[in-house]
Amino acid sequence: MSFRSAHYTLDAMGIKRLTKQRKAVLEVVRHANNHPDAAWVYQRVRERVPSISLGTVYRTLDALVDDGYLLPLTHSGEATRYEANLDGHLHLVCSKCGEFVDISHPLPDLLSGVKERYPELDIHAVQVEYQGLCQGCRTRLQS
Amino acid sequence: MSFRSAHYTLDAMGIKRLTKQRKAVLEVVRHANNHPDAAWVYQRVRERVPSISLGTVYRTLDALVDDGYLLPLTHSGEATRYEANLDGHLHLVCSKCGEFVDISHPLPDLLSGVKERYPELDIHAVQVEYQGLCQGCRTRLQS
DNA sequence: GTGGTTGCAAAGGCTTTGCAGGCAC
DNA sequence: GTGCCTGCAAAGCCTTTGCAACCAC
Repeated sequence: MSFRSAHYTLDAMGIKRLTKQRKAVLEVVRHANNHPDAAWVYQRVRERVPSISLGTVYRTLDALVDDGYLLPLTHSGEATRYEANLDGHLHLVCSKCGEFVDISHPLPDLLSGVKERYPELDIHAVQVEYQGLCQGCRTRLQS
Repeated sequence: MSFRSAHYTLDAMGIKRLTKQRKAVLEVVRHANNHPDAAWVYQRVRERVPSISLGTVYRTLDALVDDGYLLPLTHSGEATRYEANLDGHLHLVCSKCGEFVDISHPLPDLLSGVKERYPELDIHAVQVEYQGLCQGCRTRLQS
């Protein structure tokens, strides 16, 4: 599932009017299994709605982030990518090519201890990011 | 300490020539206890070397990142900040104001399990980032 | 003297924004 | 009909880069 619940509804996303542009952006992001950036989404959406503008894509993605349906992934000097799979927040960021590789691994509870120690903060979530080399870059550097 | 070792030397940082510009950037970053971005470093360095350019600041910071003396912190739509304290990599990123708050808390071993499970990756490090509200924004939103 | 480094300014890339027209409701 | 949404284009911002002059070694 791309979204929080299997029963999400398009119009429950803080979006007032359900235009064909937004429908298309939502569908594209929902079915993306990579970590697309705005330009990638834009390209894909144009196959359906050729007249859509990049600005509209950005506005829609921003709305989805604000409402918690997408997680923005930022990396030094690169375009923001969007993560639609909110179930597990584990990534390897390749220090060579910048790719985000999904990692699925059970994590210990990282929240409650910190919450107890920092009661003055309002901690919502925790994100874990691994740094290293993806498989491609690793073998490329070894050969 | 800002750097890996108390005995680091300036000329051991992959920097060939130790100019006054680089000395100044290194000193400013070393003594910064916030998470400064390039513009902040630039301002501070100009107090010492008024003729320095922003480009030189960026180049020096990039070199420090490449050599592992600084960790870049990126956040959607904001300038890259630099972390000089490499001992613990824990932050809270405030979802309201974007501030990076340092958190010190012992972490369980998050590396070995994932390394075992993904032998095809070359994992160097792991970074943990908390998301929520900093103290200031929390009280501001409650009042 | 040599070649790494600087300052300057321009360019680059990503993202946001103002506005008039359009369309979902 | 109302007001949110769109497309367009320009602007904004952060960052990188080309180049001639400079200076640490």
